[in-house]
Amino acid sequence: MVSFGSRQRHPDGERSGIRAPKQERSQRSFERVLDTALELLGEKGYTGFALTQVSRRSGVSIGSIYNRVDGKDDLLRAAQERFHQRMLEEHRKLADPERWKAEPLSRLVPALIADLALMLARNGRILGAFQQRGATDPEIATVGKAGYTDLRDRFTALLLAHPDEIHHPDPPRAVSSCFVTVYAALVRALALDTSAEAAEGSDLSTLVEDLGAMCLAFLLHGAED
Amino acid sequence: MVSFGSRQRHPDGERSGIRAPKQERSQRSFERVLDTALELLGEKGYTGFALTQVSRRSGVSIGSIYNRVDGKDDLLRAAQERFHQRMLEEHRKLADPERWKAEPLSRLVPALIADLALMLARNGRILGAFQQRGATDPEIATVGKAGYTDLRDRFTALLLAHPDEIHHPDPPRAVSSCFVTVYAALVRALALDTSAEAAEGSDLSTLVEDLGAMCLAFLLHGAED
Amino acid sequence: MVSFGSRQRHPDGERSGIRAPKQERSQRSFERVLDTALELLGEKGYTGFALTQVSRRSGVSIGSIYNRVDGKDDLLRAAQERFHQRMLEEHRKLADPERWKAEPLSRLVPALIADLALMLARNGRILGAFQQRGATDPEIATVGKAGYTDLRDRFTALLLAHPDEIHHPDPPRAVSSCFVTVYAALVRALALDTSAEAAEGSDLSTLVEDLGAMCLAFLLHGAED
Amino acid sequence: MVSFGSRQRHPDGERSGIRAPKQERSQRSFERVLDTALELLGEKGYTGFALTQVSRRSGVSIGSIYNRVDGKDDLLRAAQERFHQRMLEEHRKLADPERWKAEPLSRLVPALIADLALMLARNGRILGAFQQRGATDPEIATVGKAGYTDLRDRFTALLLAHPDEIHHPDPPRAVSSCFVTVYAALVRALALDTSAEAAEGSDLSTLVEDLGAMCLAFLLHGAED
DNA sequence: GATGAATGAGGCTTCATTCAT
DNA sequence: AATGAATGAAGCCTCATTCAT
Repeated sequence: MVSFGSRQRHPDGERSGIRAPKQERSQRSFERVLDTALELLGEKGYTGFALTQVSRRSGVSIGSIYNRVDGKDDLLRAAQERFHQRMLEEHRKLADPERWKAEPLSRLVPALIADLALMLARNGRILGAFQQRGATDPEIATVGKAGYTDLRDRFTALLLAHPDEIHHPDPPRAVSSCFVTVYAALVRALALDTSAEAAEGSDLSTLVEDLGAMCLAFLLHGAED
Repeated sequence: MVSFGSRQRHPDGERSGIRAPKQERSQRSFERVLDTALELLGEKGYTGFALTQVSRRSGVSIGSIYNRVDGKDDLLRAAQERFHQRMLEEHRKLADPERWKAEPLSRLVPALIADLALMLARNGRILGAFQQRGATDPEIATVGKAGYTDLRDRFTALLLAHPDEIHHPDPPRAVSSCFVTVYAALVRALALDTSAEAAEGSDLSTLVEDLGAMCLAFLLHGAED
Repeated sequence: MVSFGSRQRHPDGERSGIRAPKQERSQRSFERVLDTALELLGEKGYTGFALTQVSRRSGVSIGSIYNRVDGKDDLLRAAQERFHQRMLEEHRKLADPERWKAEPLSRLVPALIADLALMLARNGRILGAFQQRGATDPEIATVGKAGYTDLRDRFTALLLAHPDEIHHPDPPRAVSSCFVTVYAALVRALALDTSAEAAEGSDLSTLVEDLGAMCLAFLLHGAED
Repeated sequence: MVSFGSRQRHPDGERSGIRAPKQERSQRSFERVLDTALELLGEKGYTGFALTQVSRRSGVSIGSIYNRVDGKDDLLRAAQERFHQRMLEEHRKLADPERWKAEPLSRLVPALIADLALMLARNGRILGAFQQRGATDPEIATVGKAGYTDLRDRFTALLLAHPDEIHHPDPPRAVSSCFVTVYAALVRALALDTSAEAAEGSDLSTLVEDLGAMCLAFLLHGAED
């Protein structure tokens, strides 16, 4: 398990990011805090995320939260770490080589994209909140990027397992560009879906389909003209 | 050209959107306010956008701002309108048919995408801020969507002017999906660029190139497998 | 006609209460201001009475208002004077001796009270606003009292015109107490009528009836026992 | 005795009326807040009642006030409840049956009115402030009415304990009208007393005397003629 | 350690008043 | 004179953070 300690900036103890939770009970109540924080982020986004709410909803006093964490920003970072662990697990399941190994690219790609869309639909709000915060807080940005990179690497690995089907001259790069594009398109579509902007006929399923086709066309036919 | 007046919903008085600035000096100072607002949105996103900041930085008193606008939300909408007009102009220049008419798809697509990237690099932060706000304020969302739609329509029109080069069975849909995807990928890449997350070798120019190739592959070879 | 000049505290001109309106047109527009002020007081009471509203609704600029008047308080005083004149007229009509001379006390008293109730129903909100303000502004209080006194004197004169029916040992005092009491009871009942508190069966007409009976009993049977 | 807790509408948390002050010190400082609020209401009426003033004068920070109360209106309601309890106590003392049982109507009525005048002199300003606010805030109106009703019921009960002395055909109604009238007349006279308007010889004691006589005449001689 | 009351900076808004045009 | 834009004091409210218990 990845330890929280990785966030501590002053290993000597004084003013480190998170104080180690010494007792069982306190350990659990702090986890409740982190879960509540993620819940709130998912419901209201970064704006509207307030410590008082976290305290009230988690049933843990503000003082106790401050005993574990250096303030709002730091709580956010701690919550992100918890979230990050969960996402790594999601990535593992999503991109499990066992699960996909039998599929040819033409089936793998669309199916993978569809699954990715589902996963993003589940976690998009929270990801969005962290990304928003990442614009200001570099630590958040770093962890966010690490999650993104992890997913990208798993995704590309799956595709690169079919080298003979890929006619693009630079498979790693092509596969990476596919991921970047698909991910961005899905995140945006899902975000708009949530907001009022949606409506229209900007069907998510149409997009998912076309993303698959686009990637396949790119991989199978390369960048020839 | 759409005038500011279009936002006034109750021209009879009492609580209209923007009050018309009758005097020239005032006209200019309110423009300074709007520009400052856009500046702040570009720098700090919607969070961190505060009337007090706008007032301080623009040198216009809070009271004066309230003489023109009904509050924070309304100021945002007014700023968005100004921005929207600018964007329409940018769109016109970017997708001017004259400029592109001689080009075959294979040169049009990459070049257009590159130009789009430049334009988004200039305006992405502000667009992001409005999009974030649009999640809550439907008026913002509507105008935001109008800008997006305008750009999409111009982009797709340019591509659809080459029907014989497009082998995809449903050209309008294909072309639209290309736009959706390219736009999302660029916005995301630029947003991350700005944030600390960037660095790495996640070359923007590589992405631009691949987006072009991907779209071409999709349009030229259709969705065959 | 009572002139506005009576309010001027510095007869030399400088900073007098109201500046004389020299021109026809300006005269009329200032009257519009005063009427608007009274309208607003009637609608929203003293709280919620704002110069900006008066300006907007009357169509006279804030600057022009300030040319005639020293500020909000002073505008209120000017409006009160206009209102005061109107009330004097109302009093004259209400307590016109011609109108009531044929009536015996037993019919005069109830009918007069009923008419008084009607008049207060028409003007109560504005009277209330001035009374509220009078708690702070002595000039307002003085004029308010003058109006009250005028009405009282007319009311009592009517009753005292029937000396032989009044058995109370001190008719002027008795008649005055009747007025004080009736006026207070009506004002209060009407005010509560307006507010949410009303409801119940605290019938206004019952009260009017009983006030009449009470006064009659008091006047006819004196303070014997 | 009715406890403060009766105002809490959502005991489950989120946005209840008053948050229970768990610690003793805090309990006391919140009481200081409420007393200061009543003080200010008594001095300046509802207009001029400002949270900033309450905070400054009570020495309790704005934030602390907000820890107990949901805002200005809610503070007012809390203060009213405190005041209401005090008034109920006053009513009990004023209209204690033990105290008055030996008196015939002819002594009871004037003495009761005189005592009522004293009580209103102590509390009139505050009552007036709440009544003003009650025009807008129904909760304030309800509690205000409850206090009024309590007093009326005690007052009328005392008088109705002398049925054989009352010759009015409808004793309950007559007695109620007496109360309504006396209360209104006293409140008004006291309010004017406070304001600058007073002066003159509008003797309060004269009024008190005549109110007594008036009621007696009404009750003893009924609405004959 | 845990608690939650207390604090106050900072944001939004209203409105009386001033003053350049 | 008339206009109405500009100003800023003053009020309300939120929420991160501190600290006595």
